[in-house]
Amino acid sequence: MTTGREAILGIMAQSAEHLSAEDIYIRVHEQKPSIGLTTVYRTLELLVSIGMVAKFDFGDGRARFELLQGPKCVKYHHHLVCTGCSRIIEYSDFIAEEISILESIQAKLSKKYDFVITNHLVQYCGLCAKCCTEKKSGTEQ
Amino acid sequence: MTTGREAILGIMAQSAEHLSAEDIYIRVHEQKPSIGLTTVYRTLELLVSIGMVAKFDFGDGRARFELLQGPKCVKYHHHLVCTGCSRIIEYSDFIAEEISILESIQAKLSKKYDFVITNHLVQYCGLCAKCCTEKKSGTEQ
DNA sequence: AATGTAAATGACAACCATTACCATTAACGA
DNA sequence: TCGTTAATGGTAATGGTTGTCATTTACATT
Repeated sequence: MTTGREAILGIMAQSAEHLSAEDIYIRVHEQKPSIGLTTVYRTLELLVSIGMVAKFDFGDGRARFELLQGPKCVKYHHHLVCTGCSRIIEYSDFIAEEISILESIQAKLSKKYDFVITNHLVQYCGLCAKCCTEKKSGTEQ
Repeated sequence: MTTGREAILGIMAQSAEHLSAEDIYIRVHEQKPSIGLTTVYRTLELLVSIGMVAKFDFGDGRARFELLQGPKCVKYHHHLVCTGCSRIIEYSDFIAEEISILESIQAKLSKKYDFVITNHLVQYCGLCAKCCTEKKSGTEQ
C-alpha cells in the first residue's frame, strides 16, 4: 500500500502539531493537488486503526491527529487545553513524574477490565490568561 | 435563572452515566415535553461555562456531559474507552494513586503556563476483550 | 395583581466535520 | 502487457451542534 498515503505520512512526520484532517488535506494538497479530502480521512482512519496515528478530540468540533511513530514522534500525549480559545499546549515538563504511575495503572486496568490498552491521554482543561481576562471583563460568551 | 433548567439538572443529578445531549433531551422530554433540544444544548453550554458540568469527547462523534456538583458527582474523571465499540468504563479503583501527582502537576502547569485549570481528564484507550477478539478473527472494519 | 423589560425558549434552518456512494484510476502480480 | 483488486476523488448524504427569530416566561417595579 503506497500512494498519496506517503504524502500524508510525510506531512504528518514533518509537523509535530496537532493537525486536523483539513489541515493535513491543505498541506498535502499543496504538494500533490490530486489528493482529495476523502482520501485524507480514509488514510487517517487506516493509520489510526493500525496504531500508527493517534486521534484526539479537544472539544472544538474537529478531530486532531498525531503520528505515533517516526523521528518526531512523541510517545506520550499530555495536553493543556484552553476551553476559551481551544489553544493546545503539549507540555513535556512534568511527564516523567506521570509516566511511571500511569503505566502502573494502565497495567492494572488492563488486567482488571481485560482491555488491550494502546494509548493514554492526559488533558488538563482550563482558561489561558488571555481568555481568563476576557471572561472577567465580561466580553465573554 | 430557573425553568426547564432544573429539569435538566435533575436528570443529570439522577444519572451518573455519561449522557449525550440527546440522551438528556429524551429523558427531559419524558417529564417535560415542552423542552426542546436547543434548550438542552444551551443549558449544557451554560452549565459547562460555569463549571458545573464537564463535557467529554470520546471520539464517537457526540459529546458527553457529566455533572460536577451534587450528591452523585464524581470529582475525577478517569476513563477507559474502547476504541472498537465506544464503551466507556469509569474506573475509580486506582484513582487515589493518581490524584496527588496529577494535582501537583496541575499546580505546576497552572503556574508555568498561566492557566486557570478547572478540570482534568485521564483517558486510557484500547480494545475491550470482545472487540479484540473480533479484530483478531478478521471481522473488523 | 398588573406591567414592562430582558432573558429564555422552541421550531426550524444553517453549519460543518465526517462518512457513504460510485464510477474511475492506479497498483501489482501473472 | 493485461487483469483483478484495492485506492481514489468528487459529490451527496449524514448527523451532531449552533444560529435565527418570533414568542413566551421570569422577575422587578408600580
